[in-house]
Amino acid sequence: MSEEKSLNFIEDIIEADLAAGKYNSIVTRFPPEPNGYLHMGHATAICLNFGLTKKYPGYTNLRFDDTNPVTEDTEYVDSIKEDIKWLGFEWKNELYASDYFGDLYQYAVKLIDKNLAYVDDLSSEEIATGKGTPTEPGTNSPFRERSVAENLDLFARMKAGEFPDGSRTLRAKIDMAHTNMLMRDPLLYRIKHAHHHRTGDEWCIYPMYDFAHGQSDSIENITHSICTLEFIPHRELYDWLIEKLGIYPSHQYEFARRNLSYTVMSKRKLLQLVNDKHVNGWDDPRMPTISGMRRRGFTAQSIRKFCDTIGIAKRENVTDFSLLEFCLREDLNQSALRVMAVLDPVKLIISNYEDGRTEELSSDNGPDETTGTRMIPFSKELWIEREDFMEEAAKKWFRLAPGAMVRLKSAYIVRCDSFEKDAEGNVTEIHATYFPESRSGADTSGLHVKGTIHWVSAKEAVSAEVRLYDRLFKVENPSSEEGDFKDYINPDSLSVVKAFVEPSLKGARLDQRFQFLRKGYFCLDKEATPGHLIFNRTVTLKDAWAKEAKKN
RNA sequence: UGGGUUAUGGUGUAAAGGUAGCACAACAGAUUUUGAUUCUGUUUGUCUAGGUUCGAAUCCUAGUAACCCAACCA
Repeated sequence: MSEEKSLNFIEDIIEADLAAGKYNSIVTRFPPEPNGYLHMGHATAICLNFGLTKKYPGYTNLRFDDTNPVTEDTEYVDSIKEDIKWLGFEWKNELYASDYFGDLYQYAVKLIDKNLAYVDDLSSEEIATGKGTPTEPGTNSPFRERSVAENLDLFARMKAGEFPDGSRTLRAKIDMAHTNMLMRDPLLYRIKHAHHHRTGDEWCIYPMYDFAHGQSDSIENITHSICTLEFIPHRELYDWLIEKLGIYPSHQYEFARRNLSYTVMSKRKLLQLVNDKHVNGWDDPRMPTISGMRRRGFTAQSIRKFCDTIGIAKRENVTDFSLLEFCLREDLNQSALRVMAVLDPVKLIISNYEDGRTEELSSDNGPDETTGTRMIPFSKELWIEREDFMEEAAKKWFRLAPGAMVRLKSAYIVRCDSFEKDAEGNVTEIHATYFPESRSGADTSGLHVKGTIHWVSAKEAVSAEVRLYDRLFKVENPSSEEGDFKDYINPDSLSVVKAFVEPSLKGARLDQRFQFLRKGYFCLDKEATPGHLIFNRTVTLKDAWAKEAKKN
């Protein structure tokens, strides 16, 4: 029973902290900014933070980092909560950095009192110039030595709304020559006369990330504050502020963000794809957003498994999309109902089958006996997949060709006798004879065939729109290519076909997952209506024949 | 060219001085009424150069490469 899995470096730290008695239980948080939809990158952070407190005593908060009123909205708050729940996690407290605006203001006053912060009248450009460069020290602002009293007065008036946007800021007084650019008197507060999605017009000064995140962690007694690598330089400031403020010492730890091949994973880029209409919204099934993947048919289980499998570390990485697909197929293989659907239909006519006769045949719903069986109609005229027929059989071809025999899944063995073509050379119909004594489950024919193909009875077939998705980008890492990442969009990432599906699919529900036999895993799309079935292809099946065919 | 972070098969991740392991991918075979699943096997790796040690992915020295930092974004 003891599944031995080695610990990641954060678990190492936590176990050491727990063993040393530093904490009896831990508190983590997932801190999204509500300015966009969650994507696979967030899924890693969610699985990590919530997973840690499933494994160790403690809990995880959901905290919205809503300190920038101009980009944030409650629409995003709602979608984020929905996505986390769907992934299967529960937060202890739903909190907002904006809940702490009052505390944060008092912290700022405290810093001013200790002569560790000052009001600066410099413009944005002047401050940037004064910062220096990574190789040259910055210069002190002429306002750096204002008296505590003056700073207190000015900061109060900033809060009172006496000054326009951008006219003044509050800065920490640290060291303009520090080798860490972030320690060169970082901005703590800026003036923004903007409406906030929760505090409305109560505030016109808003704290910067660095004066909100660590303080919020501290207020919530977060023990392990986990973020991505690019925040490493912030840690020094994070610690400095906590120390000077004398508040609860949360600690920041950083891991490498996860990248996935053939897609992009930044809110900025995803927003561009949406705005430029390369996709149809944030939940387009081609998007690496949680909502897009959910609509595509991914299961929460498969995403959790994937995050668990790739683990966490501190090095640059691009994980193969095929690993995600593996986790997906592994889950779907167990849960998906087997059904038959023909995506590129061509007619198969069984010459020796009685006109007008319909037979109900039993077919398995799943990979084992537990999922039961259902009845499907069989008749003289069937739809079969165009690619299952070749005018001249290739090497190792197990499917239909003149003179060749195949089994029709759950039905009879047939032999192809002839076929017809139209003026353009397209095969229009295929004629075959069937062997009555070869019926599935009661086969006394003694015949053996290597191929089994799927089919749908033409008379009972239901037509459906099927959306076939492929990878969104043509290259593994669009962000690291020359030029604009959008130049590498795969123009064939979506193709829509008109298919014939077996009648049982008329009752398909949104929460069901199907395996269209030999074609892949599919799910009903939310745009489907009772009269118009729409299916999304979640992922194809592995296809050994496609590889074989490529070789020849 | 200042500071910081990271280097293990094609990819992701283990090995806390003691047999370089696991998964994906790839390849080969067996089973199969899904060319799926399942099962078996194979190929491929410690950034480089020195050093310490009986023994180094791990410790030391010197290099090299990649990424991050100069937003009133987070």
